[in-house]
Amino acid sequence: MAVNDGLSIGALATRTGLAVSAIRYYEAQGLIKPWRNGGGQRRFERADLRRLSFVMIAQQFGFTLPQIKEELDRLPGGRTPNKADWATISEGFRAALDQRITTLTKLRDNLDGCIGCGCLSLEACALYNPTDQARKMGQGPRYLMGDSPDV
Amino acid sequence: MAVNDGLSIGALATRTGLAVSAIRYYEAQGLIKPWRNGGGQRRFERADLRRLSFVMIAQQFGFTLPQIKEELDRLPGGRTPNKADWATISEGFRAALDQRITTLTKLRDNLDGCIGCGCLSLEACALYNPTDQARKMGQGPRYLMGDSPDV
DNA sequence: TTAATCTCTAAACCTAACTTTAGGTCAAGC
DNA sequence: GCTTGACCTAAAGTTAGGTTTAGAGATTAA
Repeated sequence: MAVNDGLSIGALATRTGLAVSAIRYYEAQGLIKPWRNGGGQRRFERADLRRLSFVMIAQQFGFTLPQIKEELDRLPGGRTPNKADWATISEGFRAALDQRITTLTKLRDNLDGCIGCGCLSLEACALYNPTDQARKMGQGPRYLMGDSPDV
Repeated sequence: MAVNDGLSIGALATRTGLAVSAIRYYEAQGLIKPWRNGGGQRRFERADLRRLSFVMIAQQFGFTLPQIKEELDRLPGGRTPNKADWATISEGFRAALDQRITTLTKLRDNLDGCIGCGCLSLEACALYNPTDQARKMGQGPRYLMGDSPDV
């Protein structure tokens, strides 16, 4: 086997700790683009190890696969991404993380007020409709604790 | 209609902003236990408004329905829960939130170091296997950025 | 060269948290 | 008394992020 034949899917799985099926799934989602050898088997570049690790870290941060793909698509096309490229897209994490921490902290502070009064109730309760991106959009208005219009 | 006939599922949906189907689903999961009227239709107590709002808030905090049920099951059985009862189970939120904020903050601090070096790479990278409960357990070891055993 | 591995595709299956659909019943207003 | 809208159940469908299975072909080590 020549030096630069690339990595098999199994090798990639071993190196990343991902299941082979997961790697195929990521390819189907457009996160990685292996080429095929003469026998039709996938062959990967070493840079794909980094792409996959990026995927795994981003998932821990709560990003969805489409979001992660969007980030990865910003990597340079013609060449192997270098450290500076990775550093650049990592900074996107920073902003997202900051936002989540801020949101949760606000939520906690609100909760502290609520525990004091024990109400968890709309008029007085800041837990109403917190600006949390975690819940998916498009579900319509929600009135918490049933205190609107009356209880 | 007599004064204490209870609320219909539609009324509950309007008050909470939940879909009727969601409320039925929550009943199926044991989160609420309406009684039935003569015609077999569900009738709810006003306290169920609070239960449902609790469910919605807890979900924003990232709790699963079984976890939420566990909390709700700790409410007093024989009487309508009062403010003190709600305050007690709300305190469980506080601990969970604190934990999540701590985890995310750690993650962010690690990321800050990583952005500096641009590596996102295992040996030096604290992003490896952070103690984040968000990812479900039992998926085996994962080696991030493919830097182990070599790249 | 042959057996043991690895890999291939397509399709079905999985969980959580619901929604939608189908077919039928109940309640309320005129 | 009838019509309309709310409600009922059971089962199937939905999304994300995969895993599992089945049957067939490719690679590799001895």
